[in-house]
Amino acid sequence: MSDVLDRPTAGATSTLDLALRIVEFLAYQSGPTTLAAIATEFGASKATVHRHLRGLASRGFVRQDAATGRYDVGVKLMVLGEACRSRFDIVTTARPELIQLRDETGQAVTICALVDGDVVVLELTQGRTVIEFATRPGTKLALHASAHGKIWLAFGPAALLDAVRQAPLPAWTPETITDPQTLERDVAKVRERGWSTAPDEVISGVNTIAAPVYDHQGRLVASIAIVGAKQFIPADPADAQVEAVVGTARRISRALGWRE
Amino acid sequence: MSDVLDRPTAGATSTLDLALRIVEFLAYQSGPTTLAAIATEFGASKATVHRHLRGLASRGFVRQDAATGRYDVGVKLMVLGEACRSRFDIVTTARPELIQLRDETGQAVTICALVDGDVVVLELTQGRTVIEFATRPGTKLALHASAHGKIWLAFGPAALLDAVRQAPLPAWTPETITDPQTLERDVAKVRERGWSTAPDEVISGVNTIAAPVYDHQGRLVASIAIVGAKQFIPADPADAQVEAVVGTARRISRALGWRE
DNA sequence: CATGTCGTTTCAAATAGTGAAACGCTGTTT
DNA sequence: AAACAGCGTTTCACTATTTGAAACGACATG
Repeated sequence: MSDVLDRPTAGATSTLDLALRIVEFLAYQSGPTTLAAIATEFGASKATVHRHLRGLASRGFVRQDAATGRYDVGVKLMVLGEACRSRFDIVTTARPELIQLRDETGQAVTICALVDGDVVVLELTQGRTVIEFATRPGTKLALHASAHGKIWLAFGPAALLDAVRQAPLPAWTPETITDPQTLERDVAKVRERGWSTAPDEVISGVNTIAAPVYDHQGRLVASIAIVGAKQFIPADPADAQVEAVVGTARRISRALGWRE
Repeated sequence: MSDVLDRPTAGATSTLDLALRIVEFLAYQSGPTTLAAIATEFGASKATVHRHLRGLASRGFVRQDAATGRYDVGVKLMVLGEACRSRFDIVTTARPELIQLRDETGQAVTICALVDGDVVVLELTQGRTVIEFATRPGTKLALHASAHGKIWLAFGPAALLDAVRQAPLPAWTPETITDPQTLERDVAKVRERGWSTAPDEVISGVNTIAAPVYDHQGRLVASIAIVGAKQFIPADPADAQVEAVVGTARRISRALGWRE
């Protein structure tokens, strides 16, 4: 899923914005990337990209592979990410509750937030069975195709649903909802019952149960979920599993100052 | 320790460079910071800082506290840091060995790298006793006052030792080496025996034993260390402890393709 | 009420950034 | 071996962006 979204942003300077998008693009590549490919991706000249890469490299955000000349993300992102990790209430406040949810259900537990228009995995607590894809921290999840995404469509800013309405809904698996009206009905159901599920929609054979986390002002600030194979989390989930997720989400919300 | 180093960097554009330094500065603050304080810190105008903050905020690298108007680091750093974590061989390759070292010695274990001129903690494996300060990932360590720093002075680029020679050596504790000639002798000793120690130099009552990690080209790419109270790691460390650290560093180096 | 400091905005002036084009290098193809 | 393609790097005339002094309204403080 490419994130090279050249969308206009209020007050952003084009020079800085391009540089930030370049470093983010590199962070999501699987290996070093040629400067020419970066230039093509962003529709910028090689000279401009080269200048940005030098600037980013001088501060450690980017590095150049000496053998191939290709560019890669630098360690500074990881370092700064660690340096500021404790600054995010959601993650530190939620962690004990998420570990308890994992212990109670045995499934992998994830917490997501809306970051720059995307629903992103902030932290993963591994379950008995290891699920890597789509749960690794940093991963962006499709709004229409994931349980987390549906929570955000149901309880998040209205602009999210508006944006999804206007875009095609790509299929990740044969079960992914791609019809806008089916998605609207599903989102309405999520809103009604307070939790979401997405059996087979991201990965075949895998299901997720997600619930919303609110802050002291009643705003959706995160979503949490258990993730596991369908044999452990059936398409029609057990009440106990749903209650475990919803209950944990409520406790985290209360810890953040939320009042029902 | 302020890192607002306005040092000239080859090929860096000043606009981008200032913005990167601002986000890094925010990452190391303990809470939201006023725009005016940021402007003062970097000697830039409030209008310029405002523009950069808006640009950084539009991509999630910075956020503004709605109640106070102050600026804080955004979750995007943490997210991207996680997204690219697996891309750093050193950390993933070293992890099993570091866990084993921790199990063998019982002490906290850290791995550091040189990032943008600083020795920075990349990862921490907690020991039996918890030591937080100066070992949290993202923390920058003084070259002259830490065991990790001395490894880099002894085995890293000569420019590091040159830079330290030209700067005053601030004292962190009464035991910190502040005399340049004493430091040179200490670094020479580190080079000779292949490991370093720094009892009481960073924190009183705490000691560290560090050793170098080389890559397939024989370059220093990281340093690893055990950290603990002096009652567990005496100023004159036990041979077994030294051998455990040095041995682990060698195994990690070999895993990275190093040949003695 | 006066004062100080904040974040935000404006816009003339200044400066930085842009990108077409060229270059040398390297790997691939013929 | 020669030709070709694509790479990263550099140049510099031109363009566009960025800069920052100044002003503003909001808010906290004395």
